[in-house]
Amino acid sequence: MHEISPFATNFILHWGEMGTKWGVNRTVAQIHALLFISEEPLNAEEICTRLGVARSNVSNSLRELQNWGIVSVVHLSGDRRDHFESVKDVYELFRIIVTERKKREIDPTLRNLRKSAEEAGQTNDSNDSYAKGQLEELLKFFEMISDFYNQMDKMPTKSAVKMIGMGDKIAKTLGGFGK
Amino acid sequence: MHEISPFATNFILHWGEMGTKWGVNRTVAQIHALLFISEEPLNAEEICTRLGVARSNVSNSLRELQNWGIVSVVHLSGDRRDHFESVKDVYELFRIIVTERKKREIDPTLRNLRKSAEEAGQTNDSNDSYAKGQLEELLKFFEMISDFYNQMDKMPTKSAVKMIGMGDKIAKTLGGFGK
DNA sequence: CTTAGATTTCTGTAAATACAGAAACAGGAA
DNA sequence: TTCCTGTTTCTGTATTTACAGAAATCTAAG
Repeated sequence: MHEISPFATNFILHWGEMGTKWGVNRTVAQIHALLFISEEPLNAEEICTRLGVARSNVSNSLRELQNWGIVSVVHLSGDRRDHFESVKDVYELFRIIVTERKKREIDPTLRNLRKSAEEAGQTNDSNDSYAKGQLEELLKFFEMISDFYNQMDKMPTKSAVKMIGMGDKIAKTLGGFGK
Repeated sequence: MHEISPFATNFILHWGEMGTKWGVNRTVAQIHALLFISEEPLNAEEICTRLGVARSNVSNSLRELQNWGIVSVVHLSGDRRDHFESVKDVYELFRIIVTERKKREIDPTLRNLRKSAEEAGQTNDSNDSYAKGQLEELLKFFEMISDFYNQMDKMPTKSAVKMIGMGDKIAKTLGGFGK
């Protein structure tokens, strides 16, 4: 096992900072960064010493990463300890994260808006009509986004990448029709 | 001015909760929700009483919403007070939020990865090669995402919507080529 | 069954964030 | 100028979140 080189340290610290903006805590993001750039799986103790955080913190953070589905346990022959490794393919990683974020950040609102829409359908208080209209628009939008995510998820990675990479071409084609 | 109906209250509270998951604080999200479903612009005092939060909190939250670019000040004739209104079109709202989030959540990492890539290019320590490769992959990916966002931003809203709505069709077309 | 290694859960503290209320600061009208 | 109305900034407190270290639990080997 070798020391962490400066550029790796820089990356780990930066990823940790950004993690907080992405809704995961610093340690969780740092551990993920470390595993992502590490060729071999690491055990918890190694992660502790390399990042200088408490054992318990590492344990909890690893669990969270496993819940996200981007880190998994592996066992090395002749070693009782759990070792951890990250999903290494960037696209796969992205796909998992997007799906998970949809689950946490979109789906609850979708459910809530659907419920609201139902309830709003019952009463017919005219001075709420504007609010109702807005919520309907929002609901339609969230349905659309949700469908889009689901499509992306079904696509083979390569296609999804192609689609994203071809954003400009598609835009041009569609642009002809758009207002 | 009328009372807030139950479904509106429900929406405002829910939006506030979700806000925390989206990286904005509860009050900020609640105010935005209120303005979004309100037909007329509201002044700060009204927002206070409707949401039951402190005046200062409203003031700061409104500033944040203005920084995001999704709320703006308007003046009503014969009233000295500032009134606030939200962007009302859902798609426009989405576009602004996405652009802003890119600025905060993607661009810093893009810059950092570029810098790292440069520095990593200098040294040629062979036992870092794996880490370097991973960072290169990550950089390529972030560049791609960034380009995609930029394309979306240049597209007229209708085209962007169409593209998202047509996710499945495009997927099918591309699917033929994908692995 | 016991022991050593490994992991998780518990408990208290520190740090960050959100927030209310008060004070300070406009800027128009008289 | 001096009020008055409206807005922002400041200050302290409460809440939440992150985290270390200790205790408890688990597991496999002997």
